[in-house]
Amino acid sequence: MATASKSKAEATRQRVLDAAARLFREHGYAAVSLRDIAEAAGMQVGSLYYHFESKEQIVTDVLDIGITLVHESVQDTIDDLPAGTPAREAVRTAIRAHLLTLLQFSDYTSANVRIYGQLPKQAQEANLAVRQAYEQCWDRLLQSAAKAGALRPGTDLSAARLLIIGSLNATLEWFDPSKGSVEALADSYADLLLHGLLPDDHGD
Amino acid sequence: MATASKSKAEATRQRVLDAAARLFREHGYAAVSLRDIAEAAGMQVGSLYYHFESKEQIVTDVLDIGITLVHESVQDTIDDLPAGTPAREAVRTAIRAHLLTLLQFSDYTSANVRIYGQLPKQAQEANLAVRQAYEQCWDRLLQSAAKAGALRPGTDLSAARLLIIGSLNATLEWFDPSKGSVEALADSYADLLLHGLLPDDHGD
DNA sequence: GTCTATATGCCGATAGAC
DNA sequence: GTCTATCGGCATATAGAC
Repeated sequence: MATASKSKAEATRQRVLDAAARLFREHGYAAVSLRDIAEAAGMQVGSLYYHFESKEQIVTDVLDIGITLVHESVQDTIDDLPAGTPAREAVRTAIRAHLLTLLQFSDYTSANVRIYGQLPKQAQEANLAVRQAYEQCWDRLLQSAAKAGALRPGTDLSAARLLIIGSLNATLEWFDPSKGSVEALADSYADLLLHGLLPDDHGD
Repeated sequence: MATASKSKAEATRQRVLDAAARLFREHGYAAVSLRDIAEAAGMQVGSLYYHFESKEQIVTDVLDIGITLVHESVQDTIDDLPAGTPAREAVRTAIRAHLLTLLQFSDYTSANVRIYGQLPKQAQEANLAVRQAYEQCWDRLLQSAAKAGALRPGTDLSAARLLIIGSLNATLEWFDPSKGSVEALADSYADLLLHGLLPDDHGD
C-alpha cells in the first residue's frame, strides 16, 4: 500500500463530506444540523471538530468538490472527442456529461446547485473562483463553436451559457430516474437547446 | 368604503406574508426564524400567532400566492393577444410574463422557486394542485402551438415545458437588474428557446 | 481520533395581561 | 390585536477524559 493508502483521518473526512453533501442536497443548508451529519457519518457531534473547524467549512468543501467534479467530467469528455468532431456534437456531449454528473454521480454537484443561492455571503464568495472556472469552460466551448460558424449568427453567447446551464441544473427539481434515463433526458434537452421549438422553415 | 376596505387584521396578515416572502426568497425557509419575520413586519413574535397557526402555514400561504400570481400574469397576457396571433408570439409573450413576475414583481413567486424543493413534504404537497394548474397552462399553450404546426415535428412537449420553465426560473440565481432589463433578457431567452443554438441550415 | 459532558444562545410555540 | 414572559428543545461549538 505504502503512500497510496489514505490515512484513517482522510477516510473519515471523506465519509463526513459524503453524508453532508447528501443531506444538504436533500434538505438545504440551514435545515441540516451537525448532529444530522454526524449521525449519517456514524459518529458523535464533537468528533466532527477534529476534522473540520465549523459547519461553514464543511459546506465550503462540499461546494468546491461539487463544481470540480462536474467541471472535470465535462472537460474530460470534450477533450476525448476525436479531432474534427462537429461543434454541435461537442455541445451535445457537454450537456450529457453535465446532466450525468448532476443527476447520477455526484451529491456534491447537486448539493451545490441547490444550496448555493441561500448560503451566507462568505460561503458563496469562497466558491466563486471554482464556479467561474467552470463557466469559462462552457464559454470556450461556445466561442469555438461560434468561430467555426456552427451557431446561429447573432447568438448571445453569454445568455446561451446561462440558459443551458440553468436549464440543466433545474432538472434536479423534478428528475426521477424511475421515469426515464438520464441519457434519454440529455438527448431530448440537447435537441431542444440546439434546434429550438420552431421548425427550421418558420418565417419569423 | 363599506365592504371594500380591508380589515386591519387582513392588512397585517398581508404585511407578514410580504415580509416572509422576501426573507424566504433571500435566505431559504429553515434559515428564516419567526423572529426575523416578526421584526421585518414590525411586530413581536407572539403576535404572529394571532394571524397564523404556525411557521408552516405562513410558508404554505406564500407558496400558493407565488404560483397564483405568475399563473394569472401568464394566462392574462395570453388571453389579451389578438385573435390570429402566431403561436410563436404567444410563447414569446408567456416567456416575458413569467420572467417579469419572477424577477420584477413578485417575491412570492421567487420565494416559491427558491425554497420549494427543500421544504417538508407536507408543505410541498399543499402546493401541488396550484403548481399543476400552472403547468397545465403551459401545456395547453404548447399543445395548441403544436396543433397549429408552429412547432418542429417530433418536439417532446413535456420536456419542452420543463426546459422552458426550468431555464426561466434559473435566472433568479444570477439576474441583476442593474446589468440589464428583464425585457432584454426575455427577448434573448425567447430567441434561444424558439430558434435554438444552431443555424437554420445546419445539416444535422 | 473519538468520546461524553457542557456552555451559551436561538428556535417554535404557548399563556395570559392589557 | 398586540404585548411580555416563558416553556422545552435543539443549535453550534468547546473542554477534557480516554
